[in-house]
Amino acid sequence: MPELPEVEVSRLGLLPHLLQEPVVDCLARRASLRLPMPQDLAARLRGHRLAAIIRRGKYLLFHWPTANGWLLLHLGMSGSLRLAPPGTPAGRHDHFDLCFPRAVLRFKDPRRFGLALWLEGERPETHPLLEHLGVEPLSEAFTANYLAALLKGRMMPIKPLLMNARLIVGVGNIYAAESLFRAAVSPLRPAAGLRPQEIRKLAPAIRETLQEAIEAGGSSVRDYVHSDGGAGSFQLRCAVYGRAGQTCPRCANPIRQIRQSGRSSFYCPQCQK
DNA sequence: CGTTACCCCTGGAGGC
DNA sequence: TGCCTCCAGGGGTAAC
Repeated sequence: MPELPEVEVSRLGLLPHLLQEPVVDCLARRASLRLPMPQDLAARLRGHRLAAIIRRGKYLLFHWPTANGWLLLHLGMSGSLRLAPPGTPAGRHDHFDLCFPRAVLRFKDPRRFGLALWLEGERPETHPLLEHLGVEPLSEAFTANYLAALLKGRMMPIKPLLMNARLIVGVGNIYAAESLFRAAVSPLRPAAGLRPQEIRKLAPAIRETLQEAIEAGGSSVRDYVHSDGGAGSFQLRCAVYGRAGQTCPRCANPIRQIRQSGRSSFYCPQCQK
């Protein structure tokens, strides 16, 4: 569910409410999600003020320098964060609460593919889950030349390659499809076969697709909820994702759905070569 | 090393 | 209404 834009929108939504607020309590309602959840965070964090929330790929990192560590969250396929008034009863899939004086940060994740981990120390980027992550597509480092270097020698189709977090972070199934449509490149093309001109088009297409989704407040197909509890924005309409059989917004021919690396891909065979 | 298959889990949609 | 099958935004690991 959440790709980079949704995670970033959650982060931006939480910041003004939680920054510099002291932790009042912390509650893990189950032993583990994808990995065991920290059960001792209340004792560790109580009274400490949240100093920062940063994003790396689809991960969120909450920093408490005075407690010498970071809380690492990943929303998996179905995770969401919201702020609720203190005392709000928890639902069936509300697995984790971080309580502040005026709000409870609540982590809901029906499928439980997400995770919450405590990372001790000052260098979370050295954690095994983070140390092999690829380039941030919204950073200045992500240029057409950099993308060209990533594609070099790789026979894998371009679409699953874009979703490989060891190469580029944050691009999931929706935004890989939408970026390729914007760049007019077929998801089936072997990565190494893209021409320089196409790579020069694809790199900004990825950046713009993600940036516009962030500005639209994150897209939502099914159950995304804004971090402030409001309904997820549907402002960003997909051109191809989830639109099998419907008309291409550019040429009006039908959108085709195929399967790549176990995931659905959507594209316009007319516009994307 | 590159690439694929499978697994974790719940819930919604659609067929019968 | 119920029961069944399939599908879903992620990503780690094992296997080829």
